[in-house]
Order: sequence, then C-alpha cells, then structure tokens
Amino acid sequence: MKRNSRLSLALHTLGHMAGTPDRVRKSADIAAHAGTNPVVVRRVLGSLREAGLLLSESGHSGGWRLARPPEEITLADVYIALDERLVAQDGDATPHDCAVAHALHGRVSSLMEELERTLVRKLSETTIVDLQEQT
Amino acid sequence: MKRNSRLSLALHTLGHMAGTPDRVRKSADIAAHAGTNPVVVRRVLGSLREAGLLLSESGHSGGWRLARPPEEITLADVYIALDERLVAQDGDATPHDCAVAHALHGRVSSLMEELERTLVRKLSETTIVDLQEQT
DNA sequence: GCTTGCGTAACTATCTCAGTTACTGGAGAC
DNA sequence: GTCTCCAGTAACTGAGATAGTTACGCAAGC
Repeated sequence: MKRNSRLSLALHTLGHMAGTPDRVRKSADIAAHAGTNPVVVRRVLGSLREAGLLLSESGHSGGWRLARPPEEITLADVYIALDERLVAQDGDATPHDCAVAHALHGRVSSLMEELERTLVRKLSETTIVDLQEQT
Repeated sequence: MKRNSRLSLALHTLGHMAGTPDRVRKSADIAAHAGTNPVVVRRVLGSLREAGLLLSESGHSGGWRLARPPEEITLADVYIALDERLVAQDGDATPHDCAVAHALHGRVSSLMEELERTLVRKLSETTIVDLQEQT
C-alpha cells in the first residue's frame, strides 16, 4: 500500500460493511482483502471504534462490525475520526518578524482552512451506503 | 525548515522581490533570511526560472531578480511552477476489481480534483504584490 | 587569473508511515 | 479448566520523501 492508505482502507472496509451490516469481520480477512496487514487494520479501525463508528469483540466469533446504521455514517465522520488532513496546512508557523511572511501566512493558511472546511462539508454529503452504487 | 517549505520559501522570496523589483539578490542572502541553505534556494528558485518567473545571473553582481512585473505574477503561477499538490490526490489507483473500491475512488478523486482546481483559482486571484500589505 | 555567484551532482540526516513481529488478555468452544 | 481464536499494543524495520550539506564546475566581472 502507499500513501494516504489509512483513509482508503477505512472507507473501503466500511463500504463493504455497509453492504452486509450484520456480518462480523476479522481483521485478518479485512487485511487480506485490502492487501495489507491485520495489525494495520486494527490500528486504523481502532480509531474508528474510538470515534464510535465501529465495535470490536475478542474471542471466537469476534471481529468488527458497525456501531450504528450505515446510512448514519458519512465519509466526513471517517475522515474526522482518522484525523486526516488531505488539505495541507501552512506549516510555516515560525514566528518570523517579517511582514511578508506574515501576510503570506495569513493569506495561505486562511485559504487552506477554507478548503478543508469545504472538503469536510462535501464528504458529509455521502454516506458509506452510497459506496455500493456505481457513480 | 519543515514540510511544504518549498512553496513557502518561493512565495516569501518573491514577496520581497515584489517590494524592490530592481534589486538583485544572491542565493546566500535569500537563504540567510529564510533560515535555510543557498543550494536549497537555488533549487527552488531554479524551478521558477524554468517557468519564466525569475532570471538568474552568474558572477560579480549576479543573483536573482523577477523576469516580469510583480503585478503579473500570481501565487498560482508559483504554485504551478513548483508542481506542488497541497491537496492530496487519491493515491489508490490500484486496479482493484472491487465495486466498492471503484465507487470510492471515483467519488473521492473527483472531489479532490475539484478542490485542487478551486485552490489554483483562488491562488490566481492574488499577486505577489499583495504580499506586501497586511490582510 | 582571481573572486564571486549560479548549476548540479552526490551524499547525509530526518521524518513519516506502512509493514512486521511478538506478546498480552479476553471470550467462547470443548 | 484449558485450548483456540481474535483484538490490543508495543517495539522494531524498511521504504520513500525531502531538506540540508559538501564539493566541484562554469560563467561573468574586476
């Protein structure tokens, strides 16, 4: 897998779960389907559990399942749960006593924040159920 | 310096150049002001020269200066010249014969591309002259 | 021809992040 | 009770990206 795979892995898995919400899935099976490692799956899905999107259980017949109806889980929920930033933030927060640096930081960072808000808003318009259908 | 510093370095430098367009600057001076290395400066500004935004000269009284009036250089020009992607692209281009992966990729990547276009459009509304003034 | 500054290659140092190994502990099967 | 299955987690490894650094060549003035 490559970069930004956490969000892809999470959404891909939830997309499948939305199709058969009652089925309990093991991290090993999820990993095999996604071409990655069970530990990676547990790490990523663990974040979603902390956010209240998933439930996990140990032992025989244990595994992962949705914590609430799939139509109540949006892509934004997942994005936020993973604390992703697909829009780069202006990292130049160095306290530079330079007017140009200030003006630059102000303009760029406010622009990036606006884009970030737009992204979340757009993501919230799609639920994981929508991932079943072809666009 | 930290991440995404190439764009910051470029814009910061051009912002100063917009203030005194006739002054020729050495990469060593620029590097000192930006807290980085002359070679890094030459690398970044070299991309801007290739894009026709800057001119550079060797030897005594050599250095860097704008290739055209500062009011004709927008932040988008710089962004594009550096081939930056502040909006992440959906890297999951793996040909997965999985309907969910397909639906996911389609929705997310089109969203990201739209954001990218919005970013460039917004950046093109600001010239490096505007970096002089406080917002 | 000496100095100055860019151009560039090559190497190093960090940083991030996925992948991996190994172990713990809980929950059901038997 | 214990055995097996599976999640939880810590710790390490490896790959990739990128800034920083060193070194050297070349061009332009003095």
